Amino acid sequence: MPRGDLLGSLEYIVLLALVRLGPDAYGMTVRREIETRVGRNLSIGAVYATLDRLEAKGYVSSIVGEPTATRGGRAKRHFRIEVAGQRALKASEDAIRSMSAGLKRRWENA
Amino acid sequence: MPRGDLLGSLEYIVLLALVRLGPDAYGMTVRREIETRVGRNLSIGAVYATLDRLEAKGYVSSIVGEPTATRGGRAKRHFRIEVAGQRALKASEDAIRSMSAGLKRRWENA
DNA sequence: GAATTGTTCTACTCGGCAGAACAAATCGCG
DNA sequence: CGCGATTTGTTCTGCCGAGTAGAACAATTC
Repeated sequence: MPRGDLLGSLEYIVLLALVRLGPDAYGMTVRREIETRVGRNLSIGAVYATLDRLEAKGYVSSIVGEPTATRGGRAKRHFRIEVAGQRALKASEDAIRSMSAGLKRRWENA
Repeated sequence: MPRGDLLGSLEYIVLLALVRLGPDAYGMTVRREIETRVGRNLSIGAVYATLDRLEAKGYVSSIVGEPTATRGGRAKRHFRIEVAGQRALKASEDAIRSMSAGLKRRWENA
């Protein structure tokens, strides 16, 4: 087990997507959200793998909903960020913030 | 080769440490900087592994300097962030920013 | 049965981690 | 004043978890 335990980069992005999507968060929408926002096209397998890992850590939870009455509208597995996940998210944010604090100066002229 | 190619989480932190340390950046100082700033104790192996990977990608470069006349002051391997590395850093920053833009609201009450 | 929306499975590579081993310099004691 | 002890620094070994792509599978409506 790692010591500091920060989030992986995809884990981080996925958690943010969950916050952003709220109740509409499930595999496909998470993927779409990231692709359109970040401009990064990732495989659906990567998304679910990450989601599963986050769930195993207790950072997110999932429940399967009811099928919808639209063509192909099968039951979705909805994901929600848990308290532990929010803590992890903040921890990673803080780590980044503390490393980049007061760097603008050195940063611009290069 | 991955499509979007964002940085790993440690890669990100290490690059920031390089910017922060400037000419004083080498294995031991990078480690110390991260440990004190982020409060995460990581092994020296992890640091060098990351640094080597970043160098292989052309994101950083390294040169070995002269030994110093202090006890145990053997030659250091200095690391410097390259232009490609700065681009990668900005790209990751942007990815995070675009995902977290306008999230404060939803964020606080949970 | 065809098309559509969504999830799971398979197989692989790369990133992250710890700690020991190794290397090169100075210090200190006889 | 020489050679082992100490200090600073890097490389090596081995492992496990994260990330990736794409095919397979499932369930629903047209």
